[in-house]
Amino acid sequence: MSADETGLRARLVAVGVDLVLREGQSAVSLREIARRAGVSHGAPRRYFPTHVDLLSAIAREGFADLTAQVEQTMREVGPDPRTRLTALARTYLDFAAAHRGMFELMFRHDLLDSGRLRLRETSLPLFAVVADLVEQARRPTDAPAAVLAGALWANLHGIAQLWAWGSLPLATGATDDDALLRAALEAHLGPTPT
Amino acid sequence: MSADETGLRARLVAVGVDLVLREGQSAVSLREIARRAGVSHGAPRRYFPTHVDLLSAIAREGFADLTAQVEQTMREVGPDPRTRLTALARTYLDFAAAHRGMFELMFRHDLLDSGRLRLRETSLPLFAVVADLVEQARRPTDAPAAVLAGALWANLHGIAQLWAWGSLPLATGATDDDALLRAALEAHLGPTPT
DNA sequence: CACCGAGGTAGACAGCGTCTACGGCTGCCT
DNA sequence: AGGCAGCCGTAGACGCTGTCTACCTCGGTG
Repeated sequence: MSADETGLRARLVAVGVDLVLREGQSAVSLREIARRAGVSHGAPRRYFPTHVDLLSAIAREGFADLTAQVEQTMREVGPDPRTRLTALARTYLDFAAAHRGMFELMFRHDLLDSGRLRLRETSLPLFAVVADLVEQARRPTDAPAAVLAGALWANLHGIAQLWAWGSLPLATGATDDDALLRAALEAHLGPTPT
Repeated sequence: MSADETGLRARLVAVGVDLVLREGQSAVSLREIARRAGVSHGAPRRYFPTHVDLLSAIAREGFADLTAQVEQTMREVGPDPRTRLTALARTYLDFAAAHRGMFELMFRHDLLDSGRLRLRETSLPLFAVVADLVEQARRPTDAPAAVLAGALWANLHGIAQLWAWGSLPLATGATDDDALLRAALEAHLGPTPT
């Protein structure tokens, strides 16, 4: 009757997502998920032949969540590309901070099946949004849009990463990532208009 | 007689470094290192009570190597801060590419004892060098030096990270990270003087 | 000479991912 | 209605891991 009466496959992923959000990537073992799902340790194997397969499914859920949040943000914010990029960046950083375990998992390519699975296809649209906005916000003297977008994306990701594990405040003395984010945006897109 | 006749402690670290360089972070188990060092699986425990302790010692070696390479570069390059920063960045990216497994380990804070050990103290001087150079290269209108340096560092790290696992070429179509690096430097430090 | 402690050995334990043989249930076909 | 096949989950085994503990074996000192 309840929602988790649906197939074991979905239940396993749901339990895994919950687990990674709550306790971090290292807690997400096949056996632990099986335990919390109330099935035997061998049960997941029918749907996820290897650990990697299950982790990938969980990470995909994370990408879907992130994408959804970005889309939500894009719906709420005005048409100016610069403003939209700022809002997108904020959303990205907020996601990393709020779902640290999931964020970590999402970019642990050694744990994920980034090859044959549709994982990269799940993160690419997100980059496409950035690239598109960058294209619009780009100044004539800037690097090509693809390069500029890549650099900005890398900057964003680096901030999220370093921030997540507390390296940055220690080095910069900053108490929040906002200054860094603004600096990055201004660096790549030029000074804020006004 | 040979160098590895010295204490087991040093030999274990050396074997670990070799192993992580050769086979990546996931291959570095206590037992495997012990095996390759020709001792029983319990032997490392005398010097490294836990796995984390050994991994931290290995990562510290990695930081020392990176620092040494950066210092070497700093010795070879001219006095212009902008040029020095560019060279430093190149060295950083080259290190990440050439020692991927080690680079990965160095920033796996979940595997490392980033707290009580001297690990962070090992990476901080490096940031200090960046901060110093940024201070010199900084334009008046730029963000405060600490923030600017943090943003640039994050950008550099993000490029290294994304590049290392092949996310960037796929998204940007770039065939090397040079364009990205140049874009990042120009973004944070202004257009190249001629 | 006896001793003692540093340093390495070896066995045990629980946990992990993976593999395989097995059981029960469902639904279809004759 | 009877029998059979296939899906789905169980349960035990294997080899691996990190950690703990009891032991043994030296070399140097009292």
